[in-house]
Amino acid sequence: MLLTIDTADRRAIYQQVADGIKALIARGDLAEGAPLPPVRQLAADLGVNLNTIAAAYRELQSDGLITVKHGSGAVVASRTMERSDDELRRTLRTALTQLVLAGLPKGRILNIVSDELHTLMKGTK
Amino acid sequence: MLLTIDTADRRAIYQQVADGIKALIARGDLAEGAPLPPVRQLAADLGVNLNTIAAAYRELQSDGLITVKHGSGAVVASRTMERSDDELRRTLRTALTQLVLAGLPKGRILNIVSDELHTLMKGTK
Amino acid sequence: MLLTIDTADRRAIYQQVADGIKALIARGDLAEGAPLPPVRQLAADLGVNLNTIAAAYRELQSDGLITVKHGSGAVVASRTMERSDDELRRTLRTALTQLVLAGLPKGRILNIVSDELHTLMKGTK
Amino acid sequence: MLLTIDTADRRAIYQQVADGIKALIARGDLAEGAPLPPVRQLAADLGVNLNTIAAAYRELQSDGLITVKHGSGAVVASRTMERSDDELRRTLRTALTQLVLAGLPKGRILNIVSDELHTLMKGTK
DNA sequence: GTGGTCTAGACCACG
DNA sequence: GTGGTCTAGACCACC
Repeated sequence: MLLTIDTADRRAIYQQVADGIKALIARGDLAEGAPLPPVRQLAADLGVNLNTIAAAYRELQSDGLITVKHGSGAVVASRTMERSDDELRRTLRTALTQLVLAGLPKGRILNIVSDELHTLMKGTK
Repeated sequence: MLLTIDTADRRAIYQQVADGIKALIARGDLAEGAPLPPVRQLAADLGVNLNTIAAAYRELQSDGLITVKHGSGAVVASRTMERSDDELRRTLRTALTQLVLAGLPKGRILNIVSDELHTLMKGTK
Repeated sequence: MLLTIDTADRRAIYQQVADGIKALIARGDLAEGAPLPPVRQLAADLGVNLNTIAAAYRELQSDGLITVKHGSGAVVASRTMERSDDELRRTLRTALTQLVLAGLPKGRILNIVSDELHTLMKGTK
Repeated sequence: MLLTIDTADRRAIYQQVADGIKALIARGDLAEGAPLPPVRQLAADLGVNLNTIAAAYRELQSDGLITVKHGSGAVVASRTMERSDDELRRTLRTALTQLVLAGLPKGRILNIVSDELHTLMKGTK
């Protein structure tokens, strides 16, 4: 699944998992209709509790990205997620502020953005 | 101070304050050596708990961006913050994933990045 | 059979099937003594797992609405189901709460109730 | 809080709690801005686990009925909840089917509906 | 086999 | 003092 959790990361574990899967969906590594790994299996693979993964799947479900069926499992439902323009701008601004304060020059930041965007959108068209 | 808190924002209040001040520092609106408002005053202005502002200042201090002296208040100590490349990339990727999943086309995303970056770096050179 | 399953429905599939058949019985579309489709056939028609239909029939049986004989299939046994007044009220209240919170005015709710009731009781006399 | 949980009820405990609070909100017993009891207190009052109540609050939050603030608590945010017409009709039909199959005559059902609706909407205008 | 619910209890984050 | 997260482990519901 190409997912890792990092204890140094300030985000909650379930959030890292949810964000990681969102990236996989954006990239198309998880296409619409693709099954997600069973909660228990992913929990075992990542060495975390079952409920932690369940929380991640719950977030993905409430974002409309996956559908979870009781006896079957979870599958990717959509590659689109609702977010207001305001929130998107705010999110981006907060992230960019980190890079600017880290001292990266504008050109370098644009390079990284371009690079990440390329990876994230490789499956978009 | 041009700081606002938004109850619709998913971030914690102290985080909104800290992030807001970071943006002000990045933009140069708060230059090196500039004094930050007293905790009590900012708390009153924003209508939040005093401890909330204290938590924000604590984060800024641990990031090395401000120094807090008892009695004389807080001042901007630096416009640079340590962050590993990994962490920066991760932060940016997580933010960009939101925009991509929201369905924004690449060109639009680059426009927003460029726009935000312009605002954030206006005081850099 | 006029039964459909809807993946957007929050209810479990077996529950949708059981509820759907209950509505057919209430309406008289399935009269007392009428045979239900064989489990295998209904499963095939709806494109769901055989056990799912079996679970639905099991609920109908435990409600006393059908009898299942090995070899001869299931038939409608009764058009009456035991339910305590408390439970009925609770069920109705929970449903009505949804409509009220959805912002429907009283008149509109009464119209829908009347409409649905008319359909459900058309075979009652 | 006028909330009770019933082990005979087929709904999950957290669902009973969520539904109960929804009814209180619809009735206006919990007005907009009113604080909900702390998770731990309600858990103790009802004799269930803290996480069970947290799950109920999470549902109310995702329905947009309450907002939960980290160090403060939960307050009623709105008395309106989004639901599609289809879903509302389906919900009502399923509930009414129970009453019809329980053998209640039309007049009696309308009486109960009217009664419940009166209670639920007492705080609407 | 799948996910869902619930418990008990610990620890952290927020205001 | 508030809610959030995480764990370990049990049992249930669904397909």
